[in-house]
Amino acid sequence: MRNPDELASAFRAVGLKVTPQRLALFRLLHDNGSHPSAEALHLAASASMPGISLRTVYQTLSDLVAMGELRQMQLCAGSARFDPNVDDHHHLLCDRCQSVRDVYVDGLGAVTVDAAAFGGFRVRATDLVFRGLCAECTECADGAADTLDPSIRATRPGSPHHHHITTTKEATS
Amino acid sequence: MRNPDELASAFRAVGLKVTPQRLALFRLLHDNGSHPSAEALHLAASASMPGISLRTVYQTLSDLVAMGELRQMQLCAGSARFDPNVDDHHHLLCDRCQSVRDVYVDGLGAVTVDAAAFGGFRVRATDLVFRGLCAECTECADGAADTLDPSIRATRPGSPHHHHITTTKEATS
DNA sequence: TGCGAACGAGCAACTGTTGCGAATACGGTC
DNA sequence: GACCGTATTCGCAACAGTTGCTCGTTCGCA
Repeated sequence: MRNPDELASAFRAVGLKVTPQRLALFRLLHDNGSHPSAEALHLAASASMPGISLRTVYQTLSDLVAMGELRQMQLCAGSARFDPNVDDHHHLLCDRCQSVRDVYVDGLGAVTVDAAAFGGFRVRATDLVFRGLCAECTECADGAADTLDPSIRATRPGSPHHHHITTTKEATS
Repeated sequence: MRNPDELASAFRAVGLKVTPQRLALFRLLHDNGSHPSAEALHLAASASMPGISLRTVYQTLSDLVAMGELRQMQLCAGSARFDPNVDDHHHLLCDRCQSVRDVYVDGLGAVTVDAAAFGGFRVRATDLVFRGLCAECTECADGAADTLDPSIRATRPGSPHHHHITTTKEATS
């Protein structure tokens, strides 16, 4: 998403007002790669903006999403996560600590075309989520990978092939 | 997932009991391609099992998921959806009516990965969701495809059309 | 500086899900 | 077929995340 100043202008341009609360959130979100929940943002915002209401956080996030400056996603049960990176990218989700990382995946194009062929379904967006254990959790769990309850089981990882994948972020959010 | 009889045996084998409520749910889930929510299943179950508790539905679904007979997923805000098809497959999600269809995607191997490329992230599962408009909704929306506001509100009930989702299922669930 | 519209805070309401406890039913055994 | 121990059902309360509502406040254009 754009920087706080640009967002302020954008807000005014649509008739939305720019308040200290909103500015605080703009700043917190700018270049934030942690995919925070509303609650997490509220907590963080409370530092610079004591007394800010959770309600206000939800409101502002909702505005940002509506303006296309923020991406909202429901990666798992529980709270929604927000991603200021609105580029075309995908996610790594840790089953243990719920951390999320952006990942840039090439080669989905062919897959998308194929899927579009399915019974007239018109694909608007393609979400790809890799679930597993992040590096930190892999260390901690250390050989005890099965302490992790496979409660919400998803697709088994197919045959491991490798191709163009970048975890680095070439574009600014 | 396996058929009701097999599930009954499987349940007994782990020390779980087989009750009429559970059997009703086994039957409802078997070969069910509609990716129902707990609530939807409760509603359906109430037909053959009047008075069945929503609590029991959740309990049984949870057992099935733990046993790997059922897949639970959080495709969007709102309730979890359950998929008796535990094969390796992916999903088409209609943004408008929230219907879900299974889709078998080839060529994902080209995208699936070994841990190294993810900086130590160990991939356990790969979830691919195509979001867009199903054939029925494309028809209904007809040219007015943009009546669908691409905004936030992931799960506004709106007025979902209730069409039957015929699962393209080449494999046994 | 003034005014009207937009906003923020706080709380209630709402949805989806889970915890708890008492009564009940399954199912192995006699 | 009856018995008994234990899992199960059910209803309700509790809980988390999110949204609706309302009133006093603030922004921002003039």
